Amino acid sequence: MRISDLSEATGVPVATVKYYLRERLLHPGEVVSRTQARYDASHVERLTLVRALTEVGGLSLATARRVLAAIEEPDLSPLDAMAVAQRSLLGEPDAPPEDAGPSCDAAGPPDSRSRRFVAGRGWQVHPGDPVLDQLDAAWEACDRAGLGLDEERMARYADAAEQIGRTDVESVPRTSPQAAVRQVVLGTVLIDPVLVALRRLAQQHVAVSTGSSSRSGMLGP
Amino acid sequence: MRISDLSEATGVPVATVKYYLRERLLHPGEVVSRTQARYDASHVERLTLVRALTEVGGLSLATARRVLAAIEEPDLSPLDAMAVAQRSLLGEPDAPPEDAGPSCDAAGPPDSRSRRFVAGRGWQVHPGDPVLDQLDAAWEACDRAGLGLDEERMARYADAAEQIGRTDVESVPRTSPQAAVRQVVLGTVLIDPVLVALRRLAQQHVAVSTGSSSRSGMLGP
DNA sequence: CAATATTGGAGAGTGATACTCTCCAATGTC
DNA sequence: GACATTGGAGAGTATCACTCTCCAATATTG
Repeated sequence: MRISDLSEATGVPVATVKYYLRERLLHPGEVVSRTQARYDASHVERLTLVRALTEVGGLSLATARRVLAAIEEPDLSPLDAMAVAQRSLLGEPDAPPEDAGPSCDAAGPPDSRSRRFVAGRGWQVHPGDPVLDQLDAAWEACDRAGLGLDEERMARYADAAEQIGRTDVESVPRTSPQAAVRQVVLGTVLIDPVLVALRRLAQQHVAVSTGSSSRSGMLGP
Repeated sequence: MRISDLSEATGVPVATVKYYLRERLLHPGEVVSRTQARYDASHVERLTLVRALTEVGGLSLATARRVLAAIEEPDLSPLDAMAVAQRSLLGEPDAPPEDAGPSCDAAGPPDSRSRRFVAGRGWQVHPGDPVLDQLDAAWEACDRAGLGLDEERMARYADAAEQIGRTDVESVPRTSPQAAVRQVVLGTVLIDPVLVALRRLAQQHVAVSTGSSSRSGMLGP
């Protein structure tokens, strides 16, 4: 398989494939001569994955590279892989510039609303986990925006999240560790957009079926 | 309140405030003289909101502008506002370049897996809604990536999403239409990161408490 | 009232990201 | 043997979100 075939098989322009090769998002093909390298199914798969992570998952190329590296790491338990994936994802959405929070003195606040909330639910998570900081930031942003996101509503969301988390974990294949890691990492990234879409649709359904609309129906598409 | 006070009150640099004014993300202050304009609480609020939408919600400035416009639209029912918000959000995450799908012939596929799935659940959503296309794209990406996202797993996610959607809709204030629209639109954008974080934490909790780890514990933070 | 600071406005510059284009000689293909 | 393709590298492009520089016209302060 030549580079043009690879391009055709995936729908990614040749120039972009070359760029990905340069940026080490795609492993080099087997060099046949100075002007030819052979690509195979592994390249097609990888390329598809890169596009899925960036286009659907919304990751930057740098983040996608980290996530792919986590998948290919050979000696990693699924739990560790999940940690790596979650950490990789946090590298990019925002560089929290410690703006208005009066509690951000030390590098890691030992106690915060999120930590208390999570502990109160009996969830066992690492107290130093950056996801907790992310939750703090998001929760505070909701407060500042005037959304009434109180503990009760949070608890309902957490119930739903727990259900989702259970489904996530249950669907991890127990065949090979490799497959498990793959599922965990990709599931973390690629299922998010699915859940976001489902939430939007559920909102519509609930709003329509309970007659919350004050006057008109949906706007035409 | 001068521009420097506004800057100080929000933590946003003066140059950036000027930029937002130029880009119409912030309404102009009351002009007092040729070199002075007065800003008030509404500017502080708006600026805070812009930062929340972009930093926490991950929106581009263009999308944030559309979302804010939806909030300020006076004659809009909450349902319509939700539609506007959802539509605004779709403008940017990906410009679906109709790559590998063999089913993308007409502009809007009249029937798709997502549409069938949603219909099968009895959810009432507009069949032309772009969120359905988003769901199709995300679902297909999961398939291509080899995640076994079958209908059963989807059904569980949909159950959780319905719970979330119910909570969303229930928490819409019934006081003024303005407040309702605000809650709906901001809730759509700002609660997403909260849910993502909760999902990550729930995954960890479930994984730890069911002992899915094969060897080691969590990596240190 | 004079020295100094700040403002609005506009334009240009910056750095990051993700490509896309151009060239080239070496090779492959018909 | 003519023509197309390839790998490799560099440079160019477009978008985004700022950030910087300038300026003369005010404001503020001593």
